[in-house]
Amino acid sequence: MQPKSAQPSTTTPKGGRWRRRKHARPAEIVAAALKVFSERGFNATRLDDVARSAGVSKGTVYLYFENKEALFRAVVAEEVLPQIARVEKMVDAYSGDMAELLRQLVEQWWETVGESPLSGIPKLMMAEASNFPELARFYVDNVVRRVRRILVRVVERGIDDGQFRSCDPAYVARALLAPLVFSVVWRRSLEQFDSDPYDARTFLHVQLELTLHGLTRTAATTGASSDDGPRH
Amino acid sequence: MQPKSAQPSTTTPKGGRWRRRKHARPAEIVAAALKVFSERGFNATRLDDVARSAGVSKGTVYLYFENKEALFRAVVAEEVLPQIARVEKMVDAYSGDMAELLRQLVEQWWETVGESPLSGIPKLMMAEASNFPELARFYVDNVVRRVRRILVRVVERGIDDGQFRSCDPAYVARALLAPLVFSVVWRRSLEQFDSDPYDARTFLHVQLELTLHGLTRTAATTGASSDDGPRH
Amino acid sequence: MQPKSAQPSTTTPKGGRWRRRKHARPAEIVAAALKVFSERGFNATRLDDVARSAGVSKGTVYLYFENKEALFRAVVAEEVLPQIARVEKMVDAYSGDMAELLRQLVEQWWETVGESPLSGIPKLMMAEASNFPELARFYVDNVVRRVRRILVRVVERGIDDGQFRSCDPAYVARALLAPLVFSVVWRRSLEQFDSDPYDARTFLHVQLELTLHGLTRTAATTGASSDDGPRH
Amino acid sequence: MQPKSAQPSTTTPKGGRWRRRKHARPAEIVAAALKVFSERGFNATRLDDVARSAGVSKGTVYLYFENKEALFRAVVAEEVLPQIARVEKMVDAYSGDMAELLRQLVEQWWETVGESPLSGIPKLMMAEASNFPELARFYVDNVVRRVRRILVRVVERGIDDGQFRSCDPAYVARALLAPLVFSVVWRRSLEQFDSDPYDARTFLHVQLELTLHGLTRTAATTGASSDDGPRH
DNA sequence: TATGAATGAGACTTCATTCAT
DNA sequence: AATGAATGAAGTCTCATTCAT
Repeated sequence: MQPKSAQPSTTTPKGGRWRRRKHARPAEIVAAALKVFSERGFNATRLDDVARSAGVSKGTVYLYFENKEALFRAVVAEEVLPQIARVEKMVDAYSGDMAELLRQLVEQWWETVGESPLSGIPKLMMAEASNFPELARFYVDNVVRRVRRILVRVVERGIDDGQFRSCDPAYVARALLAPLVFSVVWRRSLEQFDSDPYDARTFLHVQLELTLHGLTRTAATTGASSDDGPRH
Repeated sequence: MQPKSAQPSTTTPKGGRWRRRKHARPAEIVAAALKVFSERGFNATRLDDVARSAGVSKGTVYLYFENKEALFRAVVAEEVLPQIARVEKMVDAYSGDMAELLRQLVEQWWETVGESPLSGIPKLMMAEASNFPELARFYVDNVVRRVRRILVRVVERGIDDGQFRSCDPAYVARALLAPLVFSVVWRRSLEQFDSDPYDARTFLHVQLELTLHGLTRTAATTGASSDDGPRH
Repeated sequence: MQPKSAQPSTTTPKGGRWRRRKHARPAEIVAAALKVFSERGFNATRLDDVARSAGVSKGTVYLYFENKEALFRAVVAEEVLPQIARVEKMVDAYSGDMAELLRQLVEQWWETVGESPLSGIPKLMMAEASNFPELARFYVDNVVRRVRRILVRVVERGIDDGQFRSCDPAYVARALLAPLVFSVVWRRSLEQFDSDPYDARTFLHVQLELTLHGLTRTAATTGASSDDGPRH
Repeated sequence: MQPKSAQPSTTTPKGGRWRRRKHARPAEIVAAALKVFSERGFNATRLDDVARSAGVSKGTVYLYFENKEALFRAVVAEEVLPQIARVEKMVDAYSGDMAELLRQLVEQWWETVGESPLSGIPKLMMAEASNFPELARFYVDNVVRRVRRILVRVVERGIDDGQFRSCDPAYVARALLAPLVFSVVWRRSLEQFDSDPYDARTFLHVQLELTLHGLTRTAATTGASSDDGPRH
């Protein structure tokens, strides 16, 4: 799907009727929709804007997507799932220091999600979850929990290796994931209105190092660990 | 929350007879609006629902608020600002262990924000920021940065006390704040679609203890600390 | 409902916002809708035209009717059912010559239906039946079959009296009803394009007298009657 | 039906190579259109469905018909006119009992119209007359009145033969035609929602026999006949 | 001759906002 | 102060029609 959009001009701006691009169209529209949806949210997004941004007319959108909601679903499904699969594979294949793996994952996160239009999706899902329960459920099951499972595995491996101290991997995984999510939501929402100096990568690394520090087994580490597990 | 409406009442344009009724109205509407806005988002919120939920007619809302956006602004300003002031005072008055203070703040956060309708506001602001730049700016300046400043102060005091090791307080403050924000956004969005067991308080404490662990000065802690500072 | 529309002015034409007429409105809109629907059919009817014709704005229609289809249903239900009940009562109360009763019914039909906007409804139902199966079923059960039952009774009484000769009342009732329906459908459709001289009343009476003639028991009438019953 | 398209083909604007294909197309499309139009009505008919049903693409329809309305006109003209001509010829050639001729015409009507897609056309014309005045006029002049004239002639011949008693042939012709039209309109509209037992042929014959009975000259027939003539 | 992707006018419907009462 | 009937701008979606291929 992506290859087609590599053709001459992704967005042919000007009235008229140009060469058919049946195959490229859906992907182009989804990409445009991702951009507009994540800037404005579902409701505030005008189909007209998506269409214009994709270089087609309003009617064309309806040629490929049943309605606005279906387009929204397509954005989430088609843009995100491949990324998840990629990360799963990468983590499975990795052998080595788990702390280092986490550092790499953070770095990758920012490169492939944080700085790409993909960062709009978590923001979007959180903003619209209650308006699209079906989609929310799908997203939680196929994205959030899958990512969580990856991180749980990493933490468990770290514990098994003796690198991390004993803890509840489920909550530690959440503690690792939360800042990642937060960073993109922040970037897509209030960051631009904040005059304090801020660098997302720095933030992510400070967060990670603090957490890793708290997680790493040291000679001195014994007493506090018992606090970390959840009570319930 | 109601006491605030006993103030000169910024939003009540006309004088009136029946004190109680008169003064209660705007606050009642704002409270109802908070509930509905945070459940459905700005766009999906119908003024009719807000009115009904406040027990008044739609026309009455316009008696006190210029339009939907003004109501939205009022919700943010009137529900949040007093909370911030309260926390500022409390932190200023506190003397003692900073780690302990942070634990208390987390606990309070969940009690007064996480479990109250107030939790809708951060969610709302993140979802709607780009649709309401003015409001976003106001929120960042009068809420986010003020809270951040409180946390920066706490971290600085911890460093001064020798309890925390040397670090960049600005990023550590962000690292402390992010999970708080994330927890309420999560609660208001995808949490209900997640079947994995989860307890927000546990999550917040695990997060905090990991961070405190990474932050606390120990005999063994020397090398890693140099990594924590931001490069930029 | 009708009484309200007898107020000062049924259609207040001119922009602005006039005195509330909550009670009259629905009936006014239904009346306007009947007119437009029966002229143009359901699909070709523009809600705008109905609204304008009722002297209100488009939005007002939606204040009283959920959507176009609900308005359509209201037109059928509210305009027709009372008429049916009226006729049932009248026929039950009648005692006397059945042929004469039929002549009266034909006369009444033309006066209260044929020459009134009500004549649009049979036309409408026949045109739109397949697009509104629910409504069609309702109409058949609550209008058509009820009317048929009335006529069946009349025919049966005529046979019992010895005035009519033996026949299948069900089909004779249909034979009596068909021209009534046809006359209004014709009037609402092709009649205006027909240059041949035509008077509906005359048509109905010729039809009726021919049928009555065929139906009436005479000395000479014996042989043919056996053909009239349905085979199946 | 197809033979007609072997005519000069009024609707084929351009010359072509492949005889059969070429000449068959318009007729195939018209036949498909008849089916869809009479099932759904003019407005609810999608050109896409007509095209698919004819086994061609939407664009192809526009090759042969200027627009939707032109297609509608073609359906009426090409499917109906030949039938009229056929009946005219048949009646002209007939010599014998007029009552018997009418019985044959009724039988033929049901076979060639009632049970074929052609039955959709009267229904269609009545439903859409006011939306297509031109077409309505054409239909009345070229179909309705022509059929009426045939029936007038039959009645007149019956009177001349001394078989029918004296009457106004114009109205009697209408009395004979109305049930025919009604029967197909009914079949295409409300019949399927009616649970009462019904057989169209029976209905038509009962109608006809009643009318013939009223029309036939008998020894006893003298008094009532004076009522049957139209006054105007 | 035939296709079907693309268009855009136009319809229904919603709902913030107004204002006579 | 309060109401709620009425409005109309604006948005989603449909589908007849066009035209490059």
